Amino acid sequence: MRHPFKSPSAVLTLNSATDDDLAPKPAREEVASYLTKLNEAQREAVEYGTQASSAGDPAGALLVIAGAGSGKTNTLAHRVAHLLVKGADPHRILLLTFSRRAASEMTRRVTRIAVNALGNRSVIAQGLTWSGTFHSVGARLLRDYADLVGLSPSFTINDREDSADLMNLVRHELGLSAKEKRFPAKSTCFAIYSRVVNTGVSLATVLDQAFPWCREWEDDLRRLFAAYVNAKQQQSVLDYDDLLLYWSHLAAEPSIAADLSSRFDHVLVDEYQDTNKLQASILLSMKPDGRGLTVVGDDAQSIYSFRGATVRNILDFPNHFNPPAKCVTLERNYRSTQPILAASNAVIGLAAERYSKNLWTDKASAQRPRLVSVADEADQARYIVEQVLEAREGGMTLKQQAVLFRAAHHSAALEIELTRRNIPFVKFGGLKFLDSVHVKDVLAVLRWGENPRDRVAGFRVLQLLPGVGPAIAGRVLDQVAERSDTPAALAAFAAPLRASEDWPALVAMMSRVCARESGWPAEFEMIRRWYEPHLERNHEDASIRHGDVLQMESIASTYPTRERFLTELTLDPPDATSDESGVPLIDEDYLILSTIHSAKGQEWKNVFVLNGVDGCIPSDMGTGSDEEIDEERRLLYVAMTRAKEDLHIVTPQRFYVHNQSHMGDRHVWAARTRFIPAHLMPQFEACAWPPVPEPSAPTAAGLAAAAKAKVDIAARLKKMWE
DNA sequence: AGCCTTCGTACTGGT
DNA sequence: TACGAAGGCT
Repeated sequence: MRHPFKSPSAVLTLNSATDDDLAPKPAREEVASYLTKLNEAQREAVEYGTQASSAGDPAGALLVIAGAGSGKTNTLAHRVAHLLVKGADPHRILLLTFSRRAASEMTRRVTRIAVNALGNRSVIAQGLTWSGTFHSVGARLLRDYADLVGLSPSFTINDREDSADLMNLVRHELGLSAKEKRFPAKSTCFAIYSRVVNTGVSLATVLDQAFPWCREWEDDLRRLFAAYVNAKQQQSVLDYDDLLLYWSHLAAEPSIAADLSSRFDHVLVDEYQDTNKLQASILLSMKPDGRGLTVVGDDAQSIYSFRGATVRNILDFPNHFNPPAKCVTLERNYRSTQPILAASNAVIGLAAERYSKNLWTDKASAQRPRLVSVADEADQARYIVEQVLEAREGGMTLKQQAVLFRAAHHSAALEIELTRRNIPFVKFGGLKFLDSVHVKDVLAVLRWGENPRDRVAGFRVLQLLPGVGPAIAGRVLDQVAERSDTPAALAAFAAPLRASEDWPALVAMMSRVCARESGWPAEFEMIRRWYEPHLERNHEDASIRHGDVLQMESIASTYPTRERFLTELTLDPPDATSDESGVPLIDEDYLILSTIHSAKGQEWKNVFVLNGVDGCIPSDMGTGSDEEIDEERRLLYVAMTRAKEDLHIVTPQRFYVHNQSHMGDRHVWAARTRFIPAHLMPQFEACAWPPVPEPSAPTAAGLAAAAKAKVDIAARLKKMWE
């Protein structure tokens, strides 16, 4: 199914083709060169609605069901580029992707394709200005419309921790902390609140379905949430959910909705299977008739229901419109070999819900995915190290290999082994840079300067001083709230004796921050110098933490303003963690470690899946209902379909569990994941590692194995000095 | 009132 | 394990 490669003249043909409304679809020979590499279905998705009508009159909604490895991003990038070629205005295209990383990848590809086609960089020189996550786009739109809805345009955004802290403050104020029976933890309260907002389901139902142990607190929780919303409004802070919630209310308000939706001719959404009801409602209010709306996704890869995502969004999408949305399905996989794909299809085939497609590929291979049985997690780590090094010796870089796991802590043993063997790695997912206290401290100073009403930020900053605890901090904040001039209020406060020495420096620093005296990013350095002595005093490992603050300072210098830095860092924090070993330089080779969730959209030649056992995949947290189990199954499917050439699913027979709710620490004997039952075994090559030695007297094979072992040791001794 | 120690409990995934 | 709440000492 190869298309002839086209000469540059085809581009000219394309430009005049728009006049030819009545002409049949251009014959293959006349197709623009950038379209010839696409297969039939991809091209249909790219060209849909761009032939007949003019640019200002977009066609009805389009749904692209794109299987794993079917060229989804490429197709979406081509569609955007094609719209530009057809005359669409890049500033009037809204491109919603899952992460900012995906957004910049998309922008890069669109630019390349469009420049190729148009041969003229200037048209898209300023690029796609409206491209990002729902949350980041929501934040930008809200700053534009803030005045109209009584919101301060300098609102700050709380991340999950900040939101939980605020929930905690409110909880204390309501006296909910002093109950005989313990009230749910702050993070649990926030999780409940967030789920109600994102799913649009009643509190009672959410409690029944997801938090049954909090059922008895329903009335108190409702009071708490009301007070929490009130506190946010008084302080001009928004949490993640508010970015969507305010946006959806803006879009539902007729006087604003018209203006809002007329800003964009085309709205394109990637990873639509991972959007929630609130996000779907935003899209429907922005484009009620579906014209100009394109969504792309894969129902078999829906893995974010814990965040309120619902696979119904993608399944029900076509029938929201009249006539129903056009559907295009991409079933050809360009990523994996046939045996990997066959095994993945078999795994997903056991799901209760039928999926709308079956992937195929013509990449043949004799190597089935390996299902490797090892004794325990230590052997699992050794097996992976051995295999990774072997592949590298065969010419595969570390970066072309990845280790995937269900939960961030599953890689602990492996990380130790990698460090011991001096193999550089970068880990994605799990604990973020922003979760460390010192980073949050510095950010709190910036946030408090940006928005003096932000109590969580002020609370945190004040308690950095020795001698200041919650009570004094609260009193200071009350005084600050009464005055419009924060530095004056701070200066006027009679500081307690123990804090008197540090008080003037705080006042001076905050005055400069509030007055924007230093300018950006010089302000960051000024704050860092103020913070350094407190860091020294409060932390044993101050020097490591100091390194993080310096790293943050260099990140800060790449943002034009304090507000942009704060907003974008909150909405899209750097995802790799730095530990004591330090982050490898960008041009170095390193192995990828990633949670399966963070591996979305990625691919590697060689993929290892850790802990392919029940209790890990599926996680024993996620076995409550059939829907949860199916989501865990899709998770394994996502992990498997990341592999291009080799796939290893490792199953330790025994592993260590930390503090399960009732039984404490213990070793457990694990069974192979239920998602690969016996009748799927023919899809895999089952093996044990290390290979079992011959038990009886030397045989020819045994001697051969022994000879091989000798060679192995020699090789390992040499390897010590590499 | 702050600060330190001890004790109990929760625990996945990420914008 | 690791974080938060509660209690006792300064």
